[in-house]
Amino acid sequence: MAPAGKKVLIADDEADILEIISYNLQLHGYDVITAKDGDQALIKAKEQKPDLIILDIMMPKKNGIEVCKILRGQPEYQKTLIIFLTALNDELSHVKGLEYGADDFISKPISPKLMVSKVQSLLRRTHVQESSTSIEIGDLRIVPEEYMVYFQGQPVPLAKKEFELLNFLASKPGRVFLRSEILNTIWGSEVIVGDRTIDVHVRKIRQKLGIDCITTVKGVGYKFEI
Amino acid sequence: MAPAGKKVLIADDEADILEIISYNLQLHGYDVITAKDGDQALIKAKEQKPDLIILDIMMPKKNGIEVCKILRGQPEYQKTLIIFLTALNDELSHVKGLEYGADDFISKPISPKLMVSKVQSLLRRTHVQESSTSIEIGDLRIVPEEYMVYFQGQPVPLAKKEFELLNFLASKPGRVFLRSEILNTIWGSEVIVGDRTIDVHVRKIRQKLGIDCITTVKGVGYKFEI
DNA sequence: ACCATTCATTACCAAATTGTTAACTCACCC
DNA sequence: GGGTGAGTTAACAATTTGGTAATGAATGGT
Repeated sequence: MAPAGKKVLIADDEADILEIISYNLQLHGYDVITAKDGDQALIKAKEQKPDLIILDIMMPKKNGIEVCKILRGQPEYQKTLIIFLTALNDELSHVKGLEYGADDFISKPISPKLMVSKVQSLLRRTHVQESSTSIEIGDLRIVPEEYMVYFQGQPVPLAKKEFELLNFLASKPGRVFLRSEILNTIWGSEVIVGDRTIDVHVRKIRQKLGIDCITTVKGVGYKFEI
Repeated sequence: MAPAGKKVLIADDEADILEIISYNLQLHGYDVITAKDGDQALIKAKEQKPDLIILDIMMPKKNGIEVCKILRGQPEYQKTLIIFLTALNDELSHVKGLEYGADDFISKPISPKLMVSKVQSLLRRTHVQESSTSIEIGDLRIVPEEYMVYFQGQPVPLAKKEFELLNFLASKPGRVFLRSEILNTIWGSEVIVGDRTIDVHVRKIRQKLGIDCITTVKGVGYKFEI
């Protein structure tokens, strides 16, 4: 369930709240990390780089708003989603939270259902498809919106990774992409895959397209070329 | 950004809330009208015919639910989108709101981000429906006014969700819709449904239509294709 | 010509993703 | 109440995919 492996960090000093939230989020397939005070929250955020952070306003060491303020000050956390846990009718926290870019609020006492649905809808929103433009070179047409490639008008079904790889290489025809660039872009920096993986995917693309539009540059990488 | 010139009416007795919401919506290109009680909301709604109305439940003169009830009683407001502002966990208001056809709820304290995104997604949704006045592709005819699909002239009865899903996918044939896009559009952001739900509905559509006009794009989503 | 690298190719396996069926819940209607 | 159908969920089957290992071919330097 849910876009697999999304990490959620929860910071609260009350153990039972931590447990309730963890349990419910894990039930829905999220990767949950917990912290019991502000300092720990900051450390774990740095370590794990969660996609979403739930911060209790009232915490020892550093309160939720301070944590949020510190995180938002760093560029890598600009896009991280942050939800505050507030006491009911705590207008002041509400206002301060907004200043530092909270994405949502949840009031205690917590309804697990509401909680999960807020987490889900926030994480889902980031997934809206960017309007990417289609590429057309020679007989080849790459349409990201359709996840489809046409060669001489005929559709050629490619698998997800194959399509992403071709689309990436074709985004700058003629330019050589290093193997490391390809790995970082298509596979992401966290995933570790063997060296032959790119080769195999390149081969599959060549095979399915029937033409050799991907040129090997030995010792360097690959480039797209008609 | 937003579909130009969409009018939003906001009714709330708290001046600062009115201001926060107005400001954020105007920032996103919406035309904002405000009202500070129920009676004023009704008057301004009649004058300006907004596309979307945000109603606080607790207001002087007439409360949000009464306003909604009156509006929904008049044919010209059947399609107007209505969002309620509720106190958190106010289940009763939720239930009553639903009875009178609320399109969404927002709990106080308000997160401007969430607010804007809900307004956007609601207005976007109707935009899709408006533009899809009867789609005709190959042997297939999709008529939203009748909630009915015809295959080779023969009517094929689809359930509500099935129809909405098919209509949504067919609104842009060939384009792949992410599972998250589908969930946001057909199910809305507040609902929690499992991962297999979309699949099952797709299956039912395929089964009832007898043709495979919905193509699976593994790891991405679904697309409509003859 | 020989060797060391690097890449191509193939076949295969494990994991991820989706298809399918049946059962369950919840309104609604008679 | 009992029956019906829509919507959802759960469990399992089927399929696709991504990744790897093994082997062979090409390349480039000496």
